[in-house]
Amino acid sequence: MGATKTEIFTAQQNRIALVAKALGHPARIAILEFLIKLESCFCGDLVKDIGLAQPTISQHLKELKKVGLIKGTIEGTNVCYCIHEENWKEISELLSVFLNKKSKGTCC
Amino acid sequence: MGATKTEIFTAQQNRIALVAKALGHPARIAILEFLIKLESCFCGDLVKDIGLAQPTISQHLKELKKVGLIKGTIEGTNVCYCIHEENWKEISELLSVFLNKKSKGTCC
DNA sequence: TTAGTTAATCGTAATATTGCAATGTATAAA
DNA sequence: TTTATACATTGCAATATTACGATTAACTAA
Repeated sequence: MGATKTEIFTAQQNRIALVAKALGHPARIAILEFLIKLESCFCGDLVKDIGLAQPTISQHLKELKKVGLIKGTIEGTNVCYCIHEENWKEISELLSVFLNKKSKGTCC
Repeated sequence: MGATKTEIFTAQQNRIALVAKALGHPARIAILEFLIKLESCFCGDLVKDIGLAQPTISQHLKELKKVGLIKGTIEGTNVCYCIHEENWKEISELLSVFLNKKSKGTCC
């Protein structure tokens, strides 16, 4: 097959997995860190900073936008990418809740 | 290509991405939630609970073990899988630090 | 208009992931 | 020993991801 069987999982499980998947590539982590530091929000600067080809960065930006972690605003010929603050907070919360679920103890 | 260019990223970025990637599948989220609730830690019970074939579950368990989120102990014919408490704490911390990095403000 | 700049999209190759049937391995029970 | 049970491994098909060259679209400046 190769396709994930999303139907058999809960909406929450699918959502967490989707977000985690978006964070599951070092280039996307690097992009987010760059945008957090706010060194620049232009795609061109990201291409220079990260060292992947422009279409590749563009693709990663698209992924991040799809799950809502960032937003992009057209500014003349440039596109300004920024962290989507509200969504980031919500996603951060979603993952934190999952990560802080306490195990009832170990059996091994 | 199709292979991630890990060389151009920092060890931290790669580590975060690897962990996130392991969390990037609903079956693996479901497995972890099951183990956290500790309804059972046997592979066979996971197969029944989740609804994927036994080899598929086994593969997901292997992934989770590889990044250190769980550990498995052989107990007779069964294998007992558990959350790896120390690693879980460390990973949780790693992601939390990343998620709580505050943006210096938005420009768009 | 023309030329230059920025970034998205298309097309494609290389590689990775997901899922499962079949099979293998190890322990336990008869 | 034989049989059953639990799980790992292998091998394979379907699909997804990663990366980039070439091209396109949209705006700006001359």
